Amino acid sequence: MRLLIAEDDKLHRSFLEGVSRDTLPELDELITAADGEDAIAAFGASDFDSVVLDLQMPKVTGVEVAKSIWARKPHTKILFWSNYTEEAYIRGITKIVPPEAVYGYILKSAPEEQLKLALQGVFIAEQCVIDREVRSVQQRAGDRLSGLSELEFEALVDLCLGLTDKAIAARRHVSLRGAQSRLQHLYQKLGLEKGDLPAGPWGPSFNSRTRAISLALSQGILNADALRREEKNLQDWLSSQGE
Amino acid sequence: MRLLIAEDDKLHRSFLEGVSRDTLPELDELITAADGEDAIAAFGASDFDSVVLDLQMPKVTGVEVAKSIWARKPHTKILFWSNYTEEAYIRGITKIVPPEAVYGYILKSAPEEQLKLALQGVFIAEQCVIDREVRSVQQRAGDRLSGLSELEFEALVDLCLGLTDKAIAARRHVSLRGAQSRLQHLYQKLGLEKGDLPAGPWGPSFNSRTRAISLALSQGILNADALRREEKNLQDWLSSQGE
DNA sequence: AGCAAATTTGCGGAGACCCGCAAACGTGTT
DNA sequence: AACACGTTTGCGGGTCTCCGCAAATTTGCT
Repeated sequence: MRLLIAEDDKLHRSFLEGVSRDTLPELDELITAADGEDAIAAFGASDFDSVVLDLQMPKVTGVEVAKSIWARKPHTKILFWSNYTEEAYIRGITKIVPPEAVYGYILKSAPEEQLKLALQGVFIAEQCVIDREVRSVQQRAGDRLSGLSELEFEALVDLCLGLTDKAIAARRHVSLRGAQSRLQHLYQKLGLEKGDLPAGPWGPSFNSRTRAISLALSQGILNADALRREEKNLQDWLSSQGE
Repeated sequence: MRLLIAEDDKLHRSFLEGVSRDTLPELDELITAADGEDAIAAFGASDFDSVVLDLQMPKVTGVEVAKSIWARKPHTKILFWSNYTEEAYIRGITKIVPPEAVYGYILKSAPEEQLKLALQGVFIAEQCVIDREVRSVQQRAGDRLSGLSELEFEALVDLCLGLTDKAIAARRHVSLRGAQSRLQHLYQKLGLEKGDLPAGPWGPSFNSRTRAISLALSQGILNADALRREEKNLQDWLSSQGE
């Protein structure tokens, strides 16, 4: 068994390394990487069947690392080890996990015992181990009523990137009104009712467009990291339009 | 010497505790807290002259803890120990540090040696120890040209909370046009030039209002935590208006 | 005091946005 | 086929936003 660990925080990395050595008797080799780029490079340089990924890393996100890994070897077992249950990450993961892959998702705040169980569960027993909290977010995202549909999520991303209605329409290949329609549905789902706030004598308190961003951020549906990532996609699209 | 350590991450907390014991020979007592609330409670319950604070903590931010501490005992020595150099935090700190206080700011990514020096520097030698990276952000924020003025920063906060121009005007006691003017200056400072992006044939790509938020987030001027905090202030103000 | 820079304000118009109403679709279910 | 549900689209009007121009005001510094 050959294990790759990618984690930027020094302490967490060495802690994880120690626990892995104690918990996985069949361990033949263990390599660590301090950021996403290194992780991808290391994975290409050697032959791993198991990987532990922190999600929040400099340069390249854990999600992107996973995508690159699974694209090359879909049967690689991956355990995600992260601080938060950001919906953006969870969405990203469930979208890229291949059907045959074994993976797990555990929080750093979990007790050491749970980490050990997850390591053994995913890498030895080959079962999917998903933290309870993460699971609940995952379900909520999949639920049509409380969660956002994929289309609405796209709209949210574009909105947060600062695009205009027209630009959203162009990017997603719908009419102007279509884009606006998606936005309206989004507003509703986020809990942005028109008469929600008792507008004072100085008019309505909230601008729907910006308030939506605020709500999405505070609800953890998006975060600054996810935005930076999407910004890249946007730039790619923009330059492809310029041709 | 009596030291209080506030840090939510288990590993970092025990690591910091160990280093402190090794580095500070005059240490009489050491108490740890796992979140902001606990930290404030602990500080009230005993008598500390030195505090180490993580900035990103559940419930109550390190900045708020510092505010509460300095409000009671302005001569308390505080060392901030954080992951990032978020401008929002740095702004918050420089705004609340009393003239007589000794404090330091060091990053978690710094080598252990630097942490030791910072501990000794702040708590024993009573000098201000500010990490080089942090210092540069601090200066940029204070600079009138590249940084945002206090007024523009306020506007940014209101903008990110989702307020309308009218609401911003009311909240900040200026005319509607005044609020808009602040926003325009803000747009400029953030690098949002009108012809910046070669608007495609489908019109201007960016909505200034939302694009400004996007830029502020990706530049780390604001973060989700800061927003959640400001949201509280906003709610207070809103309810005070209702009366 | 005196000057320069920053900030605020009014006016006004072009454009963007929000959204109710109503009519097509598409997909999957019964 | 008939039906429900989600999504898309056009239209139209009311509102909000953006911003150039110009003048009044405040602030900071010498």
